[in-house]
Amino acid sequence: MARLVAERADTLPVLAEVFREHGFDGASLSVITERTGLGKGSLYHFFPGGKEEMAEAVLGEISAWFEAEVFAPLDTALDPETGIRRMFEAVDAYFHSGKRICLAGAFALNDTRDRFADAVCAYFERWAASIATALAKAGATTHRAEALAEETLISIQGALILARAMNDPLVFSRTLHRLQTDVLAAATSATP
Amino acid sequence: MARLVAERADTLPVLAEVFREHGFDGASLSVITERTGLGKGSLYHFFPGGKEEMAEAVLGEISAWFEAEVFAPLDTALDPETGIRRMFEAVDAYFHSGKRICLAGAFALNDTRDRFADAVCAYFERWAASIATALAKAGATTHRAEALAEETLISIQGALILARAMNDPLVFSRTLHRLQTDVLAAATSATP
DNA sequence: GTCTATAAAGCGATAGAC
DNA sequence: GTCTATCGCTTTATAGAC
Repeated sequence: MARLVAERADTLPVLAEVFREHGFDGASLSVITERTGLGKGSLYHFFPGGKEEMAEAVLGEISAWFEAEVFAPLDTALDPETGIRRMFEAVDAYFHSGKRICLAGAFALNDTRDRFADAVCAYFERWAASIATALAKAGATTHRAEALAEETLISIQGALILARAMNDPLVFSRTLHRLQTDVLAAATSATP
Repeated sequence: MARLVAERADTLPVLAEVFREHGFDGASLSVITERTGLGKGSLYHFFPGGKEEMAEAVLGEISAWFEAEVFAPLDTALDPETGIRRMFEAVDAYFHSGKRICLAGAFALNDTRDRFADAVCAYFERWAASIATALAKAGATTHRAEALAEETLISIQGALILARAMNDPLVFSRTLHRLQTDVLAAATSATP
């Protein structure tokens, strides 16, 4: 059987999933060694700072993914509508249509936030700013663009919670659909 | 100095806060003994099932509070508008205007949910049903009432996440304000 | 790089004195 | 009821062989 983990970067998706499932405190090194297939020796070789450095690296990886797949397209798409459609597609795929949670959101809810406050805050601020940029480009007022961007992120995060709480991923799917309709309506109706 | 904790029921608000701050896994017995001022002997006397029973009791206490202060008024208020206004007042007070999180929502996000799935699911289902009941009583269609109830809970949960992530409780306050306007509009415009 | 062995501390839980 | 002492286990982290 082929090796699953060959280098540090290969561990990050696995670590991300472990932190998602168990939270920062619940993600013990024994779970991490089991899931990555790496011994503690290798883990501490890759992440001398231990669990905290692992989570930091995971958050960085997530930010980089969203930057490339969501934020940059929103900022640079020739027409905002394309960027917005692409965002909702990427978000649906990323959160596995409601079966996967947002790590930054989960970390935010308890004292784990304090360890990673900068990364968590930057993630949401960047996301909100890129949605607002696209809406403003479509002709919305700054105030309206920022408000709708915030409402969109709130609904995405809330839908992820409710989908898991009620064990019904459809809560997420229909929320995303509604949001896309609303945001696109704001983007097109505001077009000069 | 007066004793803070005299009986089992007195520990529940303290335990709730500890679980909110640290999550279930992060809430160690040493933190719990420190915050309640009770030794392990007393804690295990009150909660023979240990931490799991403590969290179960806390979730029960929270459900009872919402039942009395939010759900029942929504169900029984003579006019739905009164119940809805009362809900938003109670919710704003309960979550300390965005400085406090929802324990059921936080538990839902990782594998802690599996331990308390029934309580977490029942909490949100009951809440959604009572909002939908009030809206239906005001003349909204069942479909519209249920959709708006779900959207309201989603936005409340999402706003709690974003408020903490961006360290800005105003995110929660303005979301609650917007939701109240929307829900009241739906309740009054639908009135026969 | 990767492993095993081990250290030192903390964990949840129990026992028993008072 | 409440405490302290203690059990057995797990935790994070390190050391050192390979």
